[in-house]
Amino acid sequence: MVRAPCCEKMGLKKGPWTPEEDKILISHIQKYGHSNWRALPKLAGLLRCGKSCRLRWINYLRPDIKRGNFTEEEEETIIKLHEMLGNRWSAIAAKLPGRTDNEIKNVWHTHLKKKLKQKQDSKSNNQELYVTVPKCEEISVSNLSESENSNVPTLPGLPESPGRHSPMSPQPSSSSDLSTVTETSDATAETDNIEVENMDSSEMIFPVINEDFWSEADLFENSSMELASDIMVPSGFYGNGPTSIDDDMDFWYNLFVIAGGIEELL
DNA sequence: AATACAAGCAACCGCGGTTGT
DNA sequence: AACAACCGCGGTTGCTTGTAT
Repeated sequence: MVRAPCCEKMGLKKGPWTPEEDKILISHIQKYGHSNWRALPKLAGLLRCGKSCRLRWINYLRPDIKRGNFTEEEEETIIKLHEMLGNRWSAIAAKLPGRTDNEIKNVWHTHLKKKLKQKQDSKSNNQELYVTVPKCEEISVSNLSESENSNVPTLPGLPESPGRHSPMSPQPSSSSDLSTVTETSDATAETDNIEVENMDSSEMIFPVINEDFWSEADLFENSSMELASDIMVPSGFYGNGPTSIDDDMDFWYNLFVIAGGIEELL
Protein backbone atom coordinates (compact mmCIF):
# COMPACT_ATOMS: atom_id res chain seq x y z
CA MET A 1 0.00 0.00 0.00
CA VAL A 2 1.49 3.26 -1.09
CA ARG A 3 0.71 6.10 1.19
CA ALA A 4 0.74 9.74 0.37
CA PRO A 5 1.86 11.50 3.51
CA CYS A 6 -0.44 14.24 4.66
CA CYS A 7 0.81 17.75 3.95
CA GLU A 8 3.80 16.33 2.14
CA LYS A 9 4.16 19.43 0.02
CA MET A 10 6.04 22.31 1.48
CA GLY A 11 4.08 25.42 2.24
CA LEU A 12 0.95 23.73 3.47
CA LYS A 13 -0.25 25.26 6.69
CA LYS A 14 -0.76 23.30 9.87
CA GLY A 15 -2.19 24.10 13.26
CA PRO A 16 -5.26 26.04 14.33
CA TRP A 17 -7.57 27.40 11.69
CA THR A 18 -8.17 31.12 11.34
CA PRO A 19 -11.66 32.60 10.90
CA GLU A 20 -10.68 33.60 7.36
CA GLU A 21 -9.78 30.04 6.46
CA ASP A 22 -13.04 28.86 7.98
CA LYS A 23 -14.98 31.34 5.86
CA ILE A 24 -13.24 30.21 2.69
CA LEU A 25 -13.85 26.56 3.45
CA ILE A 26 -17.50 27.07 4.35
CA SER A 27 -18.33 29.15 1.30
CA HIS A 28 -16.52 26.75 -1.00
CA ILE A 29 -18.36 23.73 0.37
CA GLN A 30 -21.67 25.55 0.25
CA LYS A 31 -21.09 26.37 -3.40
CA TYR A 32 -19.44 23.22 -4.68
CA GLY A 33 -19.80 20.56 -2.02
CA HIS A 34 -16.96 18.30 -0.96
CA SER A 35 -16.85 15.47 -3.41
CA ASN A 36 -13.05 15.49 -3.51
CA TRP A 37 -11.26 16.50 -0.34
CA ARG A 38 -7.88 16.14 -1.95
CA ALA A 39 -8.65 18.71 -4.62
CA LEU A 40 -10.75 20.98 -2.43
CA PRO A 41 -8.04 23.13 -0.82
CA LYS A 42 -6.52 23.90 -4.21
CA LEU A 43 -9.86 24.83 -5.70
CA ALA A 44 -10.82 26.87 -2.67
CA GLY A 45 -7.46 28.59 -2.48
CA LEU A 46 -6.53 27.22 0.91
CA LEU A 47 -2.99 26.37 1.94
CA ARG A 48 -4.15 23.25 3.72
CA CYS A 49 -4.15 19.58 2.88
CA GLY A 50 -7.46 17.93 2.07
CA LYS A 51 -7.34 15.89 5.20
CA SER A 52 -7.09 18.98 7.34
CA CYS A 53 -10.02 20.57 5.50
CA ARG A 54 -12.14 17.49 5.94
CA LEU A 55 -11.41 17.32 9.66
CA ARG A 56 -12.13 20.98 10.16
CA TRP A 57 -15.43 20.71 8.36
CA ILE A 58 -16.56 17.51 10.02
CA ASN A 59 -15.56 18.39 13.54
CA TYR A 60 -16.24 22.07 13.64
CA LEU A 61 -17.81 23.82 10.67
CA ARG A 62 -20.64 21.52 9.71
CA PRO A 63 -23.92 23.38 10.24
CA ASP A 64 -25.56 20.50 12.06
CA ILE A 65 -22.92 20.30 14.77
CA LYS A 66 -24.37 20.52 18.24
CA ARG A 67 -22.06 22.60 20.42
CA GLY A 68 -21.99 22.83 24.17
CA ASN A 69 -21.86 20.42 27.04
CA PHE A 70 -23.11 16.90 26.80
CA THR A 71 -26.38 16.21 28.58
CA GLU A 72 -26.72 13.47 31.18
CA GLU A 73 -28.68 11.43 28.65
CA GLU A 74 -25.97 11.79 26.05
CA GLU A 75 -23.31 10.77 28.53
CA GLU A 76 -25.30 7.74 29.62
CA THR A 77 -25.81 6.80 25.99
CA ILE A 78 -22.11 7.06 25.29
CA ILE A 79 -21.26 4.91 28.28
CA LYS A 80 -23.76 2.26 27.26
CA LEU A 81 -22.67 2.29 23.64
CA HIS A 82 -19.04 2.14 24.62
CA GLU A 83 -19.74 -0.95 26.66
CA MET A 84 -21.28 -2.45 23.57
CA LEU A 85 -19.02 -1.18 20.81
CA GLY A 86 -15.72 -0.40 22.45
CA ASN A 87 -13.67 2.42 20.99
CA ARG A 88 -15.68 2.60 17.80
CA TRP A 89 -16.23 6.29 18.12
CA SER A 90 -17.78 6.83 14.73
CA ALA A 91 -20.36 4.13 15.42
CA ILE A 92 -21.14 5.75 18.75
CA ALA A 93 -21.34 9.18 17.12
CA ALA A 94 -23.85 7.80 14.64
CA LYS A 95 -26.26 7.35 17.54
CA LEU A 96 -25.80 10.89 18.79
CA PRO A 97 -27.03 13.41 16.23
CA GLY A 98 -24.92 16.53 16.07
CA ARG A 99 -22.00 15.04 17.94
CA THR A 100 -18.74 14.08 16.27
CA ASP A 101 -16.62 11.07 16.89
CA ASN A 102 -13.75 13.32 17.92
CA GLU A 103 -15.89 15.13 20.44
CA ILE A 104 -17.19 11.90 21.90
CA LYS A 105 -13.70 10.49 22.06
CA ASN A 106 -12.51 13.57 23.93
CA VAL A 107 -15.40 13.48 26.36
CA TRP A 108 -14.76 9.83 26.99
CA HIS A 109 -11.08 10.31 27.72
CA THR A 110 -11.56 13.45 29.77
CA HIS A 111 -14.40 12.63 32.07
CA LEU A 112 -16.63 9.71 31.19
CA LYS A 113 -13.84 7.24 31.85
CA LYS A 114 -13.34 8.72 35.28
CA LYS A 115 -17.03 8.87 35.93
CA LEU A 116 -17.39 5.22 35.05
CA LYS A 117 -14.46 4.24 37.21
CA GLN A 118 -15.89 6.09 40.16
CA LYS A 119 -19.19 4.31 39.65
CA GLN A 120 -17.49 0.94 39.45
CA ASP A 121 -15.36 1.66 42.49
CA SER A 122 -18.35 2.61 44.57
CA LYS A 123 -20.14 -0.49 43.32
CA SER A 124 -17.27 -2.81 44.14
CA ASN A 125 -17.11 -1.36 47.62
CA ASN A 126 -20.69 -2.33 48.21
CA GLN A 127 -20.89 -5.68 46.55
CA GLU A 128 -18.83 -8.33 44.91
CA LEU A 129 -18.18 -7.38 41.31
CA TYR A 130 -19.48 -9.83 38.79
CA VAL A 131 -20.60 -9.69 35.22
CA THR A 132 -23.90 -11.06 34.08
CA VAL A 133 -23.70 -12.65 30.67
CA PRO A 134 -26.95 -11.79 28.94
CA LYS A 135 -28.99 -13.86 26.61
CA CYS A 136 -27.80 -12.99 23.14
CA GLU A 137 -30.01 -12.79 20.15
CA GLU A 138 -29.85 -12.04 16.49
CA ILE A 139 -30.01 -8.49 15.40
CA SER A 140 -31.74 -6.75 12.58
CA VAL A 141 -29.29 -5.78 9.90
CA SER A 142 -31.38 -2.70 9.26
CA ASN A 143 -30.82 -1.58 12.82
CA LEU A 144 -27.09 -1.51 12.45
CA SER A 145 -25.27 1.64 11.57
CA GLU A 146 -23.22 1.59 8.43
CA SER A 147 -19.97 0.96 10.19
CA GLU A 148 -21.52 -1.89 12.12
CA ASN A 149 -22.93 -3.09 8.86
CA SER A 150 -19.47 -3.57 7.49
CA ASN A 151 -19.24 -6.71 9.58
CA VAL A 152 -22.59 -8.05 8.53
CA PRO A 153 -22.56 -11.01 6.21
CA THR A 154 -24.33 -10.53 2.92
CA LEU A 155 -27.84 -11.87 3.03
CA PRO A 156 -29.16 -14.01 0.23
CA GLY A 157 -31.11 -11.89 -2.21
CA LEU A 158 -29.96 -8.62 -0.73
CA PRO A 159 -27.45 -6.20 -2.17
CA GLU A 160 -23.97 -6.69 -0.89
CA SER A 161 -23.11 -4.76 2.21
CA PRO A 162 -21.37 -1.58 1.14
CA GLY A 163 -18.81 -1.74 3.91
CA ARG A 164 -17.24 1.58 4.59
CA HIS A 165 -18.75 4.61 3.03
CA SER A 166 -17.27 4.97 -0.37
CA PRO A 167 -16.76 8.44 -1.73
CA MET A 168 -17.59 7.19 -5.19
CA SER A 169 -20.93 5.74 -4.17
CA PRO A 170 -22.16 7.59 -1.12
CA GLN A 171 -24.12 5.55 1.37
CA PRO A 172 -26.40 6.83 4.07
CA SER A 173 -25.76 7.03 7.78
CA SER A 174 -22.15 7.94 7.77
CA SER A 175 -21.45 9.45 11.14
CA SER A 176 -19.66 12.45 9.87
CA ASP A 177 -20.61 13.35 6.38
CA LEU A 178 -22.92 16.32 6.04
CA SER A 179 -24.41 15.18 2.80
CA THR A 180 -25.66 12.03 4.44
CA VAL A 181 -26.33 13.41 7.88
CA THR A 182 -28.71 16.01 6.56
CA GLU A 183 -30.51 13.62 4.31
CA THR A 184 -30.84 10.48 6.32
CA SER A 185 -28.90 10.16 9.49
CA ASP A 186 -30.84 12.59 11.59
CA ALA A 187 -33.98 10.58 11.39
CA THR A 188 -32.40 7.20 11.82
CA ALA A 189 -30.02 8.32 14.50
CA GLU A 190 -32.83 9.90 16.41
CA THR A 191 -34.83 6.74 16.22
CA ASP A 192 -31.91 4.70 17.40
CA ASN A 193 -31.28 7.17 20.12
CA ILE A 194 -34.79 6.87 21.39
CA GLU A 195 -34.42 3.15 21.51
CA VAL A 196 -31.35 3.45 23.65
CA GLU A 197 -32.79 6.12 25.84
CA ASN A 198 -35.98 4.25 26.44
CA MET A 199 -34.20 1.22 27.68
CA ASP A 200 -34.38 0.38 31.30
CA SER A 201 -30.86 0.95 32.49
CA SER A 202 -31.23 -1.86 34.99
CA GLU A 203 -31.36 -4.24 32.06
CA MET A 204 -28.25 -2.84 30.48
CA ILE A 205 -25.79 -5.35 31.82
CA PHE A 206 -23.39 -6.38 29.12
CA PRO A 207 -20.70 -8.96 28.78
CA VAL A 208 -17.14 -7.84 29.03
CA ILE A 209 -16.04 -7.06 25.50
CA ASN A 210 -12.57 -7.92 24.45
CA GLU A 211 -10.76 -8.00 21.14
CA ASP A 212 -12.37 -11.30 20.25
CA PHE A 213 -15.80 -9.82 20.38
CA TRP A 214 -15.65 -8.68 16.77
CA SER A 215 -14.43 -11.95 15.39
CA GLU A 216 -16.34 -14.32 17.52
CA ALA A 217 -18.03 -16.39 14.84
CA ASP A 218 -16.74 -19.49 16.57
CA LEU A 219 -18.21 -18.34 19.84
CA PHE A 220 -21.70 -18.76 18.47
CA GLU A 221 -21.06 -21.44 15.93
CA ASN A 222 -23.50 -23.72 17.67
CA SER A 223 -26.30 -21.28 17.18
CA SER A 224 -29.29 -22.88 15.50
CA MET A 225 -29.94 -19.71 13.54
CA GLU A 226 -28.55 -19.63 10.07
CA LEU A 227 -29.07 -16.02 9.23
CA ALA A 228 -26.65 -13.52 10.63
CA SER A 229 -25.76 -16.00 13.30
CA ASP A 230 -22.47 -14.31 13.94
CA ILE A 231 -23.99 -10.96 14.70
CA MET A 232 -24.99 -11.02 18.31
CA VAL A 233 -25.99 -8.31 20.67
CA PRO A 234 -27.18 -8.43 24.23
CA SER A 235 -30.87 -8.81 24.61
CA GLY A 236 -32.80 -5.59 24.43
CA PHE A 237 -30.06 -3.41 23.08
CA TYR A 238 -31.53 -2.65 19.70
CA GLY A 239 -35.02 -3.41 20.74
CA ASN A 240 -36.41 -4.71 17.46
CA GLY A 241 -34.64 -7.97 16.96
CA PRO A 242 -36.46 -11.28 16.83
CA THR A 243 -36.74 -13.01 20.16
CA SER A 244 -37.96 -16.43 19.14
CA ILE A 245 -37.88 -18.71 16.14
CA ASP A 246 -41.35 -17.52 15.12
CA ASP A 247 -40.41 -13.91 15.60
CA ASP A 248 -37.29 -14.62 13.70
CA MET A 249 -39.16 -15.98 10.68
CA ASP A 250 -41.57 -13.05 10.66
CA PHE A 251 -38.75 -10.65 11.10
CA TRP A 252 -36.68 -11.94 8.22
CA TYR A 253 -39.76 -12.29 6.04
CA ASN A 254 -40.61 -8.64 6.62
CA LEU A 255 -37.05 -7.67 6.00
CA PHE A 256 -37.02 -9.43 2.65
CA VAL A 257 -40.33 -7.86 1.69
CA ILE A 258 -38.90 -4.44 2.48
CA ALA A 259 -35.69 -5.24 0.66
CA GLY A 260 -37.69 -6.36 -2.35
CA GLY A 261 -39.58 -3.11 -2.35
CA ILE A 262 -36.40 -1.13 -2.24
CA GLU A 263 -34.93 -3.17 -5.03
CA GLU A 264 -38.01 -2.48 -7.14
CA LEU A 265 -37.71 1.21 -6.50
CA LEU A 266 -34.14 1.12 -7.65
C1' DA B 1 0.32 38.14 41.33
C1' DA B 2 3.08 34.44 39.72
C1' DT B 3 3.79 29.81 38.93
C1' DA B 4 2.70 24.90 38.43
C1' DC B 5 -0.30 21.58 37.30
C1' DA B 6 -4.53 19.54 35.32
C1' DA B 7 -8.23 19.35 32.16
C1' DG B 8 -10.32 20.17 27.80
C1' DC B 9 -10.22 20.26 23.10
C1' DA B 10 -8.74 20.93 18.22
C1' DA B 11 -5.84 19.11 15.14
C1' DC B 12 -2.37 15.86 13.36
C1' DC B 13 -0.64 11.28 12.12
C1' DG B 14 -0.58 6.78 10.44
C1' DC B 15 -3.12 2.85 9.20
C1' DG B 16 -6.64 0.04 6.92
C1' DG B 17 -10.24 -0.29 3.58
C1' DT B 18 -12.40 0.78 -0.84
C1' DT B 19 -12.54 2.14 -5.53
C1' DG B 20 -10.74 3.08 -10.06
C1' DT B 21 -7.32 2.15 -13.62
C1' DA C 1 -3.85 -9.01 -9.98
C1' DA C 2 -1.30 -5.06 -8.92
C1' DC C 3 -1.00 -0.53 -8.09
C1' DA C 4 -2.39 4.30 -7.06
C1' DA C 5 -5.39 7.54 -5.05
C1' DC C 6 -8.37 8.67 -1.77
C1' DC C 7 -11.32 8.56 2.40
C1' DG C 8 -12.48 7.59 7.14
C1' DC C 9 -11.17 5.99 11.57
C1' DG C 10 -8.82 5.71 16.04
C1' DG C 11 -4.81 7.01 18.68
C1' DT C 12 -2.04 10.63 20.01
C1' DT C 13 -0.16 15.22 20.52
C1' DG C 14 0.21 19.78 21.90
C1' DC C 15 -1.90 24.21 22.67
C1' DT C 16 -5.20 26.81 25.51
C1' DT C 17 -7.74 27.61 29.50
C1' DG C 18 -8.94 26.88 34.25
C1' DT C 19 -7.69 25.90 39.02
C1' DA C 20 -4.77 25.24 42.98
C1' DT C 21 -0.86 26.62 45.63
